[in-house]
Amino acid sequence: MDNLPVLLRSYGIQPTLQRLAVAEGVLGMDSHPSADQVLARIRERYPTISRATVYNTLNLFVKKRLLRTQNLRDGTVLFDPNAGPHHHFVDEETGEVLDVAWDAIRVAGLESLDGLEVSEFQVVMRGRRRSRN
Amino acid sequence: MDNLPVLLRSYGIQPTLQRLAVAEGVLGMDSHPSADQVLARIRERYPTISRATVYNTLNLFVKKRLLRTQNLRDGTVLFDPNAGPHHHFVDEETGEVLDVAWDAIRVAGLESLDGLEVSEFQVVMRGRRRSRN
DNA sequence: ATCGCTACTTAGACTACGTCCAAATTCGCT
DNA sequence: AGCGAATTTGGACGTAGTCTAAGTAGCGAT
Repeated sequence: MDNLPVLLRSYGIQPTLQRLAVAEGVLGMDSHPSADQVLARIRERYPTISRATVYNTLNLFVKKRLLRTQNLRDGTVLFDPNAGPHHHFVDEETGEVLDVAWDAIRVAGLESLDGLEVSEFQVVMRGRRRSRN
Repeated sequence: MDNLPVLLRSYGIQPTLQRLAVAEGVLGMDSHPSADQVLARIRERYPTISRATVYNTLNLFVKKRLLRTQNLRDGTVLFDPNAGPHHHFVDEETGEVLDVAWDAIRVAGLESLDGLEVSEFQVVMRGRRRSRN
């Protein structure tokens, strides 16, 4: 987290000032921002960065597998800084997205699907956050 | 399938000419069309129907639970005529969406999630269609 | 150091998807 | 027929995202 240039290089990404700003922004955000949320966050610190650059950079990060995209909100893509496999819970009231640990859920039966070769999967849940008591 | 007006009424939807056209279009389509795909389909038969009407009607159908929406494609909502619970498989090459029978997959562990009350869930898979042999 | 090539960034135009609005039409009811 | 409510409509609008063409910066070789 502290040495971003090294992190980027380890993913095959040439570190530039703008890319470091995007990395700093997206990795430090609470879980699952949209591109424009990332843009807004970054412009607090770097008000001159262009929208195209942020979009380009986020897409680059996805191609290089530093981020993943998730379709968990109507009509917009969310970026997921959590690279490893995990599931997702969507709060029905707020739309907020939470990670669910991979090992918390067991899924069986994927091998025996007729003509389908599954390369990845996740469980997508919707519901409400229970009030703690 | 043959008596659409009755079907719509049973979902609390006042049948109009336009709504019947939309129902006919969306229910007869191969699985998971986007709104604009539905619009294009319907205009083959009813070239004068307005885009706003198709969008309004699809949203009405969702509110009345005749259809569901699915976030399975980047940046656009897909409509799912299959009302019952099922899982989804997305072809990584084409983006095509296939239903997977609910009973084909077993999921365990949802009850014991810390602060989360799951009201619905599905497994979303990505991969390739295996060539039949 | 400077030349030249490639990579990166940028503003703004453009497209796609979806909603909103105000006017026109149709529907259901008396 | 006549009235109020529901529905439909075209077009304006908003938002998410891509594309383009030009400018800028980085880097290696001389």
